[in-house]
Amino acid sequence: MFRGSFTLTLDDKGRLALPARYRDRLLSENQGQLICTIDLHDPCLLLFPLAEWEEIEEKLQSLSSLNPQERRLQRILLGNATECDMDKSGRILLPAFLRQHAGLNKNIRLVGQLNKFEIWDEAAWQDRLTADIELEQAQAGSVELSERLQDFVL
Amino acid sequence: MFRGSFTLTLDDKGRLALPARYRDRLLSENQGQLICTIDLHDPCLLLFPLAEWEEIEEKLQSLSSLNPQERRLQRILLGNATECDMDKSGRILLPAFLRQHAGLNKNIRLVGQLNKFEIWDEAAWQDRLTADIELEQAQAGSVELSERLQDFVL
DNA sequence: CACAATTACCCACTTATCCCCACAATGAGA
DNA sequence: TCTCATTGTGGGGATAAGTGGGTAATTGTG
Repeated sequence: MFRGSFTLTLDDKGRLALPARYRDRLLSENQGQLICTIDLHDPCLLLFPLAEWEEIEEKLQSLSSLNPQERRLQRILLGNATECDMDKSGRILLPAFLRQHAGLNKNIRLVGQLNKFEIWDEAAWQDRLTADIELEQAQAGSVELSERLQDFVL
Repeated sequence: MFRGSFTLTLDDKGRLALPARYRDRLLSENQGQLICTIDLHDPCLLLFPLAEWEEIEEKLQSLSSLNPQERRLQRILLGNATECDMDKSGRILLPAFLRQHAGLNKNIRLVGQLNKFEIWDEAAWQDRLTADIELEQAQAGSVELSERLQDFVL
C-alpha cells in the first residue's frame, strides 16, 4: 500500500520518476504497468497499479451505458485511463492531455493514497492542503458529521 | 480490452491510423476486421472488433421488429454498421457519411471503452469532458446517487 | 468496354518514445 | 570528513510510430 507524499520533478519530456522504494514491487507484481487517469473532483491525476485499476474497471463495466450519470463516470474515468509503463529507469511518461488537465508544471507532489497515488502540481497541492485544514478547523463541532464519520476514531 | 484515449489525425483521404499497440491483437484475433457504426446518444462513432460486434448483432437480432423503439435501435446501429478493415499499415478508412455524422475534422480523439472504441472529434470530446466534469462537481453531495454508485469507491 | 471514382499499397518524412549514459544531490558507513 | 552507493534529474541518439502523398489496383457506372 502507498502512503506519504513525495516532491518530484517533471522533466521537459513529461517524464516522472517514481520513488525507488516502490519500483521493485511495481515490477514484480504488475510488470511495471500502471494506469493514470483524471480525478473527478480535484485538479489532480490518479495513478493505479494495473491490478488495482482492473478492479475499478470491473465496477465500471457493470454500470449502465444508458443511465446518464453512470455513463458519465465511465466516460471520464475510462476515457482518460492511460497505460503508463515504467521504463528501465523507473520513470513513467505522462501524456500531454493529462498533464494539462491537472495543471502540472515542473514541481510535482506525488501523494500515496493506499491503493493509488494522486499526482498534484506542487503549488495546487499546497493551496488545497491549506484550504482543507482551514475548512476542517472552522467546521469543528458546528457541522453535521456523516454517519461513517460519527464513529471515526483516530 | 481497450482503455485510455489517443489523439490522432484523420488524413485527407479519411484514413485513421490505429495505435500500434493494438494492431497485432486486432490482426491475430479478428484478421484486422472492424465494424464502425454511429453512437445512439452522442456525436461520436463506435468501433468494434468484428467478434465483439457479432455479439451485439445477436442481441439486436433478438429484438422485436414490431416494437418501434427496438426497431429504431436496430435500424440505427445495423444500418450504419460499416466494415472497416485495417490496411497493411494499420489504418482504417472511415466512410464520409460516418465522419459527417460525428462531425469529425482533422484532429480526432480515439477513446477506449473496454469492448469498443469511441471516435470523437477532438474539440467535441474536450467540450463534452469539460461539461461532464462540471456536472459531476456541481452534483457532488447534492444529488441522489443511484444504488450502484453509492458503493462506488476509487 | 472505357472511364471516373474510390480504395489499397508503398515509400518518405516528421515526430515521439524509449534506452542509455552522465551528472548532481543525498545519505550511510568507515 | 572522506568515500561510496543510491536516487533523482537531464539530455543525446537509435528506433518506432504516426502522418502525408504518389501511384497502382479495384470497383462501379454509363
